[in-house]
Amino acid sequence: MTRLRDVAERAGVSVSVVSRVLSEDPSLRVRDDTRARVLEAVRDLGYTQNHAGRALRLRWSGAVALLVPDMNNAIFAEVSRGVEAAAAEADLVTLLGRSEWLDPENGRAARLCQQGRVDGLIVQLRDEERSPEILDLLPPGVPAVLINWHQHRGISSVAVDDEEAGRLATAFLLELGHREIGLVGGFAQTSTARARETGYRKALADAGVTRREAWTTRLGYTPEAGRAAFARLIDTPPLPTAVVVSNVNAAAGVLAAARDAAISVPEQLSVVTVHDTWIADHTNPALTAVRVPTYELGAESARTLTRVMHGERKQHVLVDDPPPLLVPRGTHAPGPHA
Amino acid sequence: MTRLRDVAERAGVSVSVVSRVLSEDPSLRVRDDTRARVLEAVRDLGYTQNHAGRALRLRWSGAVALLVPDMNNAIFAEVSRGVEAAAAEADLVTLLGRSEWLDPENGRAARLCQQGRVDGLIVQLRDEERSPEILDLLPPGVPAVLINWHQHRGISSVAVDDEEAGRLATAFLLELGHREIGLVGGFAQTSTARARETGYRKALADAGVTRREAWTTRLGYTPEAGRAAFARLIDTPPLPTAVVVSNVNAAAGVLAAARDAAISVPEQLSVVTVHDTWIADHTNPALTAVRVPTYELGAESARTLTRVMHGERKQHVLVDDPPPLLVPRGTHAPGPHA
DNA sequence: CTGAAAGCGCTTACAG
DNA sequence: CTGAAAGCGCTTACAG
Repeated sequence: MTRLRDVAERAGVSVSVVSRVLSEDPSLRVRDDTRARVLEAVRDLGYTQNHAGRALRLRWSGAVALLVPDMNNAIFAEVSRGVEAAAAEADLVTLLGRSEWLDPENGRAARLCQQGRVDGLIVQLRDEERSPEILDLLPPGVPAVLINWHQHRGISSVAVDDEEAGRLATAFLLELGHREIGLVGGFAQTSTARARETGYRKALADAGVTRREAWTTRLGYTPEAGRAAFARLIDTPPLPTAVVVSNVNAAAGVLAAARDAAISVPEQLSVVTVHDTWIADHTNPALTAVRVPTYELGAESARTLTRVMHGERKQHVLVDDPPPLLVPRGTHAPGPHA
Repeated sequence: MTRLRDVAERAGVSVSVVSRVLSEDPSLRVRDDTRARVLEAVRDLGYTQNHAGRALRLRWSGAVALLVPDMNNAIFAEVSRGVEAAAAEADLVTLLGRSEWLDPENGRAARLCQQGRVDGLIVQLRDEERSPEILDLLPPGVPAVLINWHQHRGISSVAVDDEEAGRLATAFLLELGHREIGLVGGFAQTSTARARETGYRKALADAGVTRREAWTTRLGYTPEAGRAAFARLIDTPPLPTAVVVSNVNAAAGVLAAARDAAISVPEQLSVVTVHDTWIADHTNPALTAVRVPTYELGAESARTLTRVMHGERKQHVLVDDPPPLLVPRGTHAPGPHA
């Protein structure tokens, strides 16, 4: 490996000059031919800065960690693409980690920060997590941003417009002539589940339609949760004519359970889901979905984190560009009041 | 942040002792009470080693980069879980990157290595990649392992038993009474596509069934490729009674195209795919699939990389535990020769 | 059994 | 316009 010193020797200058030329220090005055000699030596030797030396001196790692419950989930995979791209834009490298690293019994997240391996954290909590309080266990002063969470006091957060997504899905079904509309929701303690449910309720209220509590379930965002939610609906007749599902993975479960129960979608039950991952286009029938800007959510979370790392105070960002968009496919049909 | 020096002062010893106690240097003799004092000081101060200092001194970063074409693909997501877990086991942190970083125009992968930010690379090439030659552009001596590739000369590789997966899928259809069996394959230049096709051909040959070239397509591993492959099949009648699909994402495309063409699966066409990601369980009908150990592939690639980093010479690993397993679901039916 | 010292590669006041 | 020197936090021969 070639060091700064090797470059300096070849160019016949001191290491200070080389370092300053390379960092493009604006306060630096050098003769043009000196600078040229330095650059030439850098090129000839194929010099690259050693990261550890730089990090040690600058007390900064140039890395952030992205903590997700499960990369094997199209939503988080999409978020991670956005994080990675925006982080790279800011010359930050992204470390891949799991939400469980935050657990005190695990401690990996705290260690990573204390060791100075990462300068900040982007966190997606597991849905079954009690609450964002888990972040209070990190060493104080660690820059962190929570994604898919709205407005938690101590910490920055970035989320999409989940309320609007819930509202849009519901309004679409109302316009189609449905009035008996259920909600297959996420866990009540998660911020996104509450927001999507609020949107659903508001849309019903705006249309003067009364909500039936038995048609609302809050079992989570997995295919299994979707199956369980469907089972519960079918156990407490009458069945609604349509459901809003808060998550596309759960929606896939609803579809599978409906098929098993010989309830045909969309003839007997319309389904509109939040989140338009590619799975939505590959169920049968293909899912009518509300697309939310997942990639942008990831990108914005990385940008927010860099701001926090640069000392800006905590902030709550709502990513609403592009806004939630209804993508009609095959799981909706006109309702009885059309 | 507390430094080694702070611990040393509090314990009333020199930094050397603290460092050696912490690294559990076996050649070290210390009095038990000295060691106890050191450990107590570490605990009291909440000391953690600074990573940059350590990395600079040891000339080692403790990180590996995983380069994949697209995290938004259940197969790579599963692989990444395995990589991350096995890397963590070896006290290595995993950096998330994209295969395009290898491109000379991009250069990020080379830079990461030269900077000493990562000690090695785990690479999944894009399918449209010309060949593994792209790795020759890395700085010489960079430890790297190619995943989902069999036996490339210059570089270590780890793969699953793709030939057996192809054979198993085909044999299953033959036993069901099919003899007109097509192959929806991957690009011919990829190692996995060739291996799966070899397995398919051998199974046919073993059963004394003649292969029809028009029933073999090699368009890739995406849903779009699956759709295109199906279109081609239907354009050149007769249709086979069954197809082996080399990839689950392509299989989802085949199913969607069959639906659009009103060809019913499995009544008119049986489909068996390689790769059992969760999507296989959520198409309609659910896909009969050959499960290959994707997570283990990731884990083994991290282990192989650590071996290479420790100086072992290049190796080609076949991950065959657990072996490919046929998971029967809803896309197969008895064939005309049953 | 323990400590003083060199050095990993870098940046940045400071001096000239 | 350029250089000598200190120091970021660590490990490890070497000395005693």
